[in-house]
Amino acid sequence: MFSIGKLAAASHCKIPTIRYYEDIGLLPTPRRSAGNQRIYGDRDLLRLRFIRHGRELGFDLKAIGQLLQFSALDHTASNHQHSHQAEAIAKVQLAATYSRIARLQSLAEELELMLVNCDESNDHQCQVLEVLANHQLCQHH
Amino acid sequence: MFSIGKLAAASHCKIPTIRYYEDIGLLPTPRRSAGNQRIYGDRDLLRLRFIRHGRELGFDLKAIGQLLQFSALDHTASNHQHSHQAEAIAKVQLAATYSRIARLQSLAEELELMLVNCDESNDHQCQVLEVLANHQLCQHH
DNA sequence: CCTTGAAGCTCTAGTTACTAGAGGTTTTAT
DNA sequence: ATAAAACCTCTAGTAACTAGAGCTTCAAGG
Repeated sequence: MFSIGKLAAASHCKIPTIRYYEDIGLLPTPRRSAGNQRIYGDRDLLRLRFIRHGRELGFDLKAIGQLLQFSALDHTASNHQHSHQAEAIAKVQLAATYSRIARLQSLAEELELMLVNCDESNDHQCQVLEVLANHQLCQHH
Repeated sequence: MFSIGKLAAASHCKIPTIRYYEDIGLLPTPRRSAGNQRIYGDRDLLRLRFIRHGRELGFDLKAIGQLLQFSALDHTASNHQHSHQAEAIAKVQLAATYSRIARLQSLAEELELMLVNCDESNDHQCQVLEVLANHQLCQHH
């Protein structure tokens, strides 16, 4: 039995975020006390931890909703087909993660180049600004 | 002399985005034709290219606004102090980029681990779901 | 010149995943 | 009983766009 504050503490998720997840249907609507306060169970905590963990791993809420449908937390028996679908979602996420890494690495190299040139050209116009102002000086594309 | 559509094509920036940048003050308010259509000059194109380039490099709009103030595009003479400030902004951005890369790499490893286990445990409960449901199985923190 | 379609206009609101605050009620601890 | 903490709903904001409605202007072709 948890109040929303207790659930928040146990799951490292903020109270308004928990309400948001309920609003968008990611968490089920909980029972209420006589004073209209939400009452959560252990299953809610497990489900919320699943969600937060998925967010930490970069899955968007839609994907997490799908994964939840495949999991035992959504009253659906997990079977072989669902396992493959969850795996597919994770693979998409992994590919997207690598793509982001590559992009960021390219950007880091560009920024490094910009800053190295800054150090070497103390007596000249700022290279950071030069490079931003002139796309030809940029090597990433 | 550019119409907004011409400016958009020349800068690879969408028309509504150009209007958005004007709304938030990142681009100056342009002259208008007798028919109330925006008329842009070469300087506007240079400025917009600067902005887009900064966005590509991951600078947020606030930082870009600051960089623009230091640049010749904002009618301010660039001087030594401004060069240092631009460099400082770029350094912050670089550090943030490396931090994001590290984070994404850690996440990628976790996803890889999840998926490897999936392949090896075809006859068992899906590891993707297992790991998401049980935080203890997760090695990143 | 006229017509039509393309391009432009402002305004409102949506996207994603939260987050903040106002103004109120309930619970808890002293 | 009282005061503070915790809870409630609702509205709106954050960042950086993006979409669409309903209108006007422009340009090209007949």
